[in-house]
Amino acid sequence: MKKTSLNDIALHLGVSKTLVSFVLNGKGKEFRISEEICKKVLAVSKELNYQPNRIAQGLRTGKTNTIGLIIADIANPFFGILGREIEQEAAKFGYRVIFCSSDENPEKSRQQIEMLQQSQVDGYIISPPKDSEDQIRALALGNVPLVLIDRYFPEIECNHITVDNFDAAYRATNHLLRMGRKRIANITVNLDLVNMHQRTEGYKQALRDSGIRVEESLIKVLPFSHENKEVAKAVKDLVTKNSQNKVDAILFSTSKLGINGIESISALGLKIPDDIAIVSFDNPDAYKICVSPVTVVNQPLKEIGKTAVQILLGEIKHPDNHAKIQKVILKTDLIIRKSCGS
Amino acid sequence: MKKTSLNDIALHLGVSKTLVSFVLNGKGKEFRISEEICKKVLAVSKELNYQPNRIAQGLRTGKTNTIGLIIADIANPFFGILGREIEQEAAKFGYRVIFCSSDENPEKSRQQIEMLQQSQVDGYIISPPKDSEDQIRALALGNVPLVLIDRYFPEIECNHITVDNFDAAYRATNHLLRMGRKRIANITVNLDLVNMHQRTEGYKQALRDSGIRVEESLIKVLPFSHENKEVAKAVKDLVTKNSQNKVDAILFSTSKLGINGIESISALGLKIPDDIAIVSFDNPDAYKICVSPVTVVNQPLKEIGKTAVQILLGEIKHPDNHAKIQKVILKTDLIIRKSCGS
DNA sequence: TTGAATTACTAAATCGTTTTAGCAAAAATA
DNA sequence: TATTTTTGCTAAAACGATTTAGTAATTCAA
Repeated sequence: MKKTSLNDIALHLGVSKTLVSFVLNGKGKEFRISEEICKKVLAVSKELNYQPNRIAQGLRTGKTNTIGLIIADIANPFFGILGREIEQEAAKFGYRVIFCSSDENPEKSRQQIEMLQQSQVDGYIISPPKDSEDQIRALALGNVPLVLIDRYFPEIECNHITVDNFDAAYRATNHLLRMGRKRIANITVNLDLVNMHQRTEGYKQALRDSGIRVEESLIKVLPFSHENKEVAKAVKDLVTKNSQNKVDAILFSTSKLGINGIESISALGLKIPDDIAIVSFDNPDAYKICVSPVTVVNQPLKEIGKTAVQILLGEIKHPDNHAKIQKVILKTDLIIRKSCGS
Repeated sequence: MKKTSLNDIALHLGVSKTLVSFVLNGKGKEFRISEEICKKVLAVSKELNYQPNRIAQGLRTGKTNTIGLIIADIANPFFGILGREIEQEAAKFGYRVIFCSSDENPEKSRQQIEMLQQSQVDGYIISPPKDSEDQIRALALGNVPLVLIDRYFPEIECNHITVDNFDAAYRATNHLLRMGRKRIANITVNLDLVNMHQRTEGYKQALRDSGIRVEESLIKVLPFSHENKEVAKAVKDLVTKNSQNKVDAILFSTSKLGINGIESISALGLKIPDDIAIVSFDNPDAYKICVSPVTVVNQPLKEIGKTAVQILLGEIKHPDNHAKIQKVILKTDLIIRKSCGS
């Protein structure tokens, strides 16, 4: 029950495996293999159910037709949708994807990059965790194509696809202001990542442009591995009546924060949008069916994934493009629902 | 800038690559390589940043340390969480995972299985779509380990991990009955899959055991690729006042159905649980923050994933176990929230 | 009719490992 | 001292493909 190899077909027909290889790679014409033999090879290869050994091919050609993907957590629908799109677009061109969840942990991502290197992947799509600059720099200097998604490191010259986070947060905050909110908080994570940083900067700028002073105490920065409790604590500080930080609106920088936040707000017996208005980044199902459906900054996840694969494959196929770095910044859209009042 | 190979290290030290291979595989003792040389090899391998070429290893040893995963859709949090667990457990033992989303499409899954075969994966974890019996049977007869998850085909002898869907649906339905509901509907998909079939059977049995006649018109079976509209239509038929199918509770067999269902119910201006009670399979975030948090059948996703990997790796390491088929059926738990009244 | 060109193929090297078989020198034994 | 055993290592085959360089047989041109 061993798998059939090129050689098996060759022996079966009394020809060389060179010939078989030529024919099966569609190079029969090019190498002047007779029609007759071509047909026989094809027939026998079908008869013996020949499946090329991609590992052997990979060793010989140096191309594995595999790309390595590192994201924070495939269980998070944000990355799930992104991963799905990447898998799908890659499959279109005959590429497989090895998925890795880094949990925003640079040590894990280091190990994963090493593993992917050893696996001889043809390219990387990475959403790099904080403190992984060195790994990314090293990769970017190598000669294997690399595309960063969702975030990047400003000081590293490297392809990346992101959204205009500043603009998105600016518009989201502005929306809250237009809806009459005066005191707006921002709950966020990990300010060391550019994307999060830009969100908070956009929020601040919107306030300033409306002549509102930015109060640092209204910006709650939670550790990445935040528990429900921590969000609850932050929310509590921002919404309780006699807190001096009492606000009338919150901008959540991620949906994980937002979902936990809504839970906390409900638990405190407060109503959205009457007691507090909210806007959140990302657009999970949860926001469509909760008490008041949430106004969100929707990211073009499919486009991010698709573009990342296209740029990556472009570079894989034309390594000479390697010098041309592509920095793509996509637009988000603000989906207005009921969580900011009307 | 070429990668360093075993041979590079060998040349660098003036020894054979055989020796280098022995040392780096920790077989220095076994093959009586002198301490001194061992140290040098290790040092040079570190100095040249040697990374083993897993492709070459794979070709030589026939083991790629890679497992192939086929699920319906990685963007669906149900499979996202499952996939995450599988990735994590596999990584613990040095295995990589190639992810494939089949969209419940047997033609896609066929292609994906073929791709994974060519990639020489060491084992498969598959959530097989309907009409993929032949593919699965063929795989099961081969000598590459295989574990099915979430569903299986009763007529195919093969490892599988599922939950007790019959029991889960039975208990969920019973809960609705205990909460005083008299007329209970079931909205489901794809009855051809055992898991879905068992859910509906559990639902029916619970009704019968309570002396309630099963009405086929209250069981709505939607196509897999159901749109929001179709769910809306089913819901509408079940909840509108003068419909002869008017019910006071619905059991949703998947969370995708449930989420769409809740949206439809809200759109009709009805209140959960006052106008209609609901229970759903699966436990997405959405159910925690919606108008009335939803009572759910929670599946032990982490355990399913972990067990699947353990059984698979067990078989990979001890191919003699191949004959011993493992059928694991895990328990679900019913998480009671507010959607059934109190 | 000879030399060149074309046709239809094949041998062998190669990719980077692992692993079997074996070899020379030193040490131990008789 | 001669033989055996042990020590410390290496050569070479193998995995399954691709690809370069070539070759024998035929056809063509002059």
